[in-house]
Amino acid sequence: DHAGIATQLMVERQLASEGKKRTAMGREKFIERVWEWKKQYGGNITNQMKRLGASVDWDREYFTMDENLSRAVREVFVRLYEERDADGNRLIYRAKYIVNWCPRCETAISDLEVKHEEVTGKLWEIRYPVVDESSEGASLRDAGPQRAAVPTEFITVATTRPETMLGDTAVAVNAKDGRYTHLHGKKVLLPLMNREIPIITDELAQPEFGTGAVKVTPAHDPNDFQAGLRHNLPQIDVMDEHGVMNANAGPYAGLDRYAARKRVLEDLAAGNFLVGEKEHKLSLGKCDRCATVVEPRLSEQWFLRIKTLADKAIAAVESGEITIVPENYRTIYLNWMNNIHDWCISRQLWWGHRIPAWTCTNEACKEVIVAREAPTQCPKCGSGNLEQVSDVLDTWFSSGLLPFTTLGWPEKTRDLDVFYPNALMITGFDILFFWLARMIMFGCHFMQGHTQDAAVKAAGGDSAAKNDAVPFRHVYIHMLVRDADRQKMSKTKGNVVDPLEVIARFGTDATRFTLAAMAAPGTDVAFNESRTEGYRAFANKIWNAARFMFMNVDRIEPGLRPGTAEGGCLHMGVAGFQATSLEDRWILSRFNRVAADVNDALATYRFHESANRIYDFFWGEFCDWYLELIKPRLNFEEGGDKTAAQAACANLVALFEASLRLLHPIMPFITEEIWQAVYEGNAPSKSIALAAFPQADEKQFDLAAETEMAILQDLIVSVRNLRAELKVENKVKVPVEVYAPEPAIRKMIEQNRGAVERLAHAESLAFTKESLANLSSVRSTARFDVRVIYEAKIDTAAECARLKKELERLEKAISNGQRQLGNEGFLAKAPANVVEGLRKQAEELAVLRDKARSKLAELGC
RNA sequence: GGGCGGUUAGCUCAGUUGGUUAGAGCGCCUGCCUUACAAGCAGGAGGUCGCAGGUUCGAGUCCUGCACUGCCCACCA
Repeated sequence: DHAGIATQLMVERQLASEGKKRTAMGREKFIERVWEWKKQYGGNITNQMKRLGASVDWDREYFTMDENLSRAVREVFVRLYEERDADGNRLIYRAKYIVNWCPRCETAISDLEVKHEEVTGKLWEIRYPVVDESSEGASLRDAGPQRAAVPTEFITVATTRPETMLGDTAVAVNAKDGRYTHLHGKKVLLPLMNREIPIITDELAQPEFGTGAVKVTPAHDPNDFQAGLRHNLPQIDVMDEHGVMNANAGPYAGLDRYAARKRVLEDLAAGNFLVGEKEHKLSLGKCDRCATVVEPRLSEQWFLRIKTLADKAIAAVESGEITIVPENYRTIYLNWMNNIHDWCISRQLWWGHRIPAWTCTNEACKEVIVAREAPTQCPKCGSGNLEQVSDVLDTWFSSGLLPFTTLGWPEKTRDLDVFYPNALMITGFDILFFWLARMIMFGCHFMQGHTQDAAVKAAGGDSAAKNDAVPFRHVYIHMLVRDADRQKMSKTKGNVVDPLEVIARFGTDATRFTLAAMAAPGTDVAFNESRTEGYRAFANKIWNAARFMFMNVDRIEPGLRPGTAEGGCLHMGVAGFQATSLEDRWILSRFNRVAADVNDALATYRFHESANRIYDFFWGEFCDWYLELIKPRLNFEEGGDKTAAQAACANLVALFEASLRLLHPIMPFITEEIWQAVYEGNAPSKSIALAAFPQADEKQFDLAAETEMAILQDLIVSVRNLRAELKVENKVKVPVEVYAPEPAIRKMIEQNRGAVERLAHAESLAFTKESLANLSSVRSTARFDVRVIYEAKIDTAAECARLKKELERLEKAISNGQRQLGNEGFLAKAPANVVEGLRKQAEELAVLRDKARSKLAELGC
C-alpha cells in the first residue's frame, strides 16, 4: 500500500538531503516526486517476495493508489458520509476537536499512531492569585500590574506542561472539595498573561490529586476541552502547527514549545508564582513514525463514527464466523473493539487519497459537498468556486478495504463471488488494530448481504458458514522476527536482519526453514543465525541424499521414474513402493506417519511442528537408517541380485519423490530442482508445487515393523556403544554374541543379521542359549543381551560407575512405578492403556535392574 | 491503572486436550576423511522445568500467590 505518512517522511528526508523542502516545492511537484520514489522502492518488496520464493498470483498485484482502488475509496467515503446511524448522525462527520498532532509531520494522527513512553518528568506547581473582589471595579484596571503583587490568596494548580498555562481559560475545583468552597464563583488572575479567568466547579478536578485544583486549557488538552464545552469556556490556541507559540501566547510568541516552557518557568519563578517542582512519572505520547512528542491540538478533522461498524465486527468474531489463531488474540481484539473511539481519518498530508469533499469558497456560503466526482457548482448558493478539501485519508482507511476492493468492488464481479470471503488472513500482531480490525469492520459493513458462490463455499468446507460478509473466515496472527538477542529490529539500532542478505549467505530454503521451524504460535522469533546454518546443512543433506539416489539410479536402472500408475503418484503418499523387507515396511509406515503429522500440524497452523517433523524424518530416519540399510541391496555387484537392486532403487526413488513433495512448501527451491531431475524433463506437472501434497494412508501404518525396527536399532546402537567404550579401533570388526530369548525376535534379528554386522561393524553375529547379562562387555535390554568379544582391558572403574548410575536410575524408576501401581486410585482412575503400559514397563525395568545388579556383583564393585 | 505473554540443558528454543525414563539445534568432550554427505558419521557429558503453596492416583502441563522480564492498551492535571 502507499503507506501515507511513512512514505511522505521518507521522501521528505530524501529531499532534506538535497537541501530541499516539501513546502517550497508545492503539492503537485512533491507528489510527482513520491511517485518516482515509489517506482524505485516499491519494486524492492516484489523482489524480496520473489527471492523468498513466495507463491503468488502476480497478475493480481495492486497498489492502493491505483485508480480502481481509489475510486472504491471515494465510494466508501461517500456512502459512509451519507449513511446515518440509529440516532440520525452521519457515520462520517467533520468536527473541531482535540486530536493528536505531530508537529514534525504537521498532521493529525490517530490514537493508534501515538506510542506512549513512560518517562520521569516534572510536575510543576503554580499558584494563581485569587482576584480580590473588594477592590473590584475601576480600580482593577487602574491599578495595573502592581495589583497582582499584593494578592491576599492563591490557588495552586499542578501541570506537566507549564507552557500551556498561557492558554488557560479557567481553574477548576471539585464542588465537593470543602477547601475551595469559599472560592466558588471567584476569579483568578492568570500570571504572565494578566488575564482574569473564572474558578469553576467541575468533576475534572479530583480532590485527591495534587492540590485538588486544576488549570483548564481547552485548546490543549482533551479533558480540558470537554470541561470547556461544559462551561462554555473560550478555547485559546497558543501554538501553531509546528509546535511554536503563536500570537495568543503574547510575549512568548515565536518560541518553540520547549523554549517557551523554559521561559514560562523562569518568569513564573521570578514572579514568585512557581511554588513546587516534583519528579513525576508520566507517559509521553510520541509519533509512531518520527518519534516527535505529540501535542494535543484543537483542529478541524474528519471522523468515522465507529460504533455501527464495530458492533458488526464484534459479532463476526464472537459468533465464530471469523476464527483467530492464536486464540488469545481474540480476547485482545474484542477488548479493543468494545472500547473503541471514533476514528480520526483525516491527515494533513499530501501523499494519499484526497478526501472527496469540496468547500464552497463563497464566504457567505461555505457549504461542504461530499461527492464521488468533483462537483462543478455549489448546490446551495450556485457558486462555481469550489475547492477540494486538502486533507488526505489515513492509509488504513484504504488498506482496510482491500479484502473486497482488490476483487473489483463496488462492481459485482465474479471474483467477489468466488473469492469473498477470503479463506485465510495472515498478518502480524503489530497491525491487529490498524489493519485487521478495520478490514473486519469494513468488510462486515459493506459486504452485508453478500453470498459466496455455493460450489466454492462447499469446496472450501465452509458450506455451513452463515455470514458471508466477513472479509475472511480465519485469521492467523504471527509474531515479530527479532534479532538474535531478542531486540526489536530498528534502523537506528542498526540490528535489522535483511532477509536478502541472509538468503545470500544461507540460501532461501534454509532461511525459510528457520522461520518455519521457529514459528511457534504466539512466540516471537529470535532470528538466530546458527539455526539457519543448521538448516543450510539440512539442505546440503538433502542434496547429498539426492546425489546418492541418482548415482544408484544411473548405475542400476537408468531412466527409472517414480511410479505413475492409475491414480498416479500425485494422489498417493508413496506410489510404486513395494515393501519387500523390514526396512521397507518400516520406512513406509514412518513416512505415512510423518505425512499424517505434517498435515495435521499445517491444518492447525503449527508450522514449526511440521518443519521439525519432516526434518527428523528425513535426516534421522530416512538418511541415517533407511539409506544405510538398503545399501547392500543396491550394491548388487558384490554378489547381490540385480532384480532386488532394481526394486530397492524404485522404492528409494518413490520415497524420495514423496518426501520432496512433503518438504516443498518449506524448501521450494531445492525440492523443485531435485524433483525435476527425478523426472528428467518428463514431470507429470509443470512444477512440484502443482503435484499433490502427500496424504497419510493409515493402512500403511505398520506397528509390527516399527517395533521390530526399534529393537534392531537398539541392538545396533548397543554394539556401537560397547565399541566406543572398549575403544575398539574403527577399522577393527569384532565378533558379537546375542542372547534373545523370544524366538520371534531371535528370528527377526537372524533375518537382519547383515544389517547388524554392517551398521554395528561386527565381524560376525552368533546367538547364545544363555543370558549374557553377567559377562563383561555386555549391554542389556529387556529384549536381548548383546556382547562384544574384544580382547581389551575393560576400564572396570568406569564400567562400575556407569552401572551404578544406571542402577540408580532404574531403581528410582521402579520405585516410582511401584508406588503408582500400588495406588488404588491410580488403578481405578487411570486409563487402561496407561496402567498396562506402566505394568509392562515395570517388568522390563525389573529385568534390567536384576541384570545390572548381578553384573555389578560380578565385577566386584 | 488495566490486559496479555515469557521464565525448561552453557546458548537459542520445542514440549495441543495432565499419563511411562522432559526433547532438538548450536556449543562442548571422545573417536572417525567408512566410495551420498567432514556443511558429515558414530558415541558421550549436560536440566531439582523461576520460587512457594494447592488440586489430582499422577503436574513442565491445571489453580493461587510471589519474583524477575517483555509487550499491548489507557483522556489521570
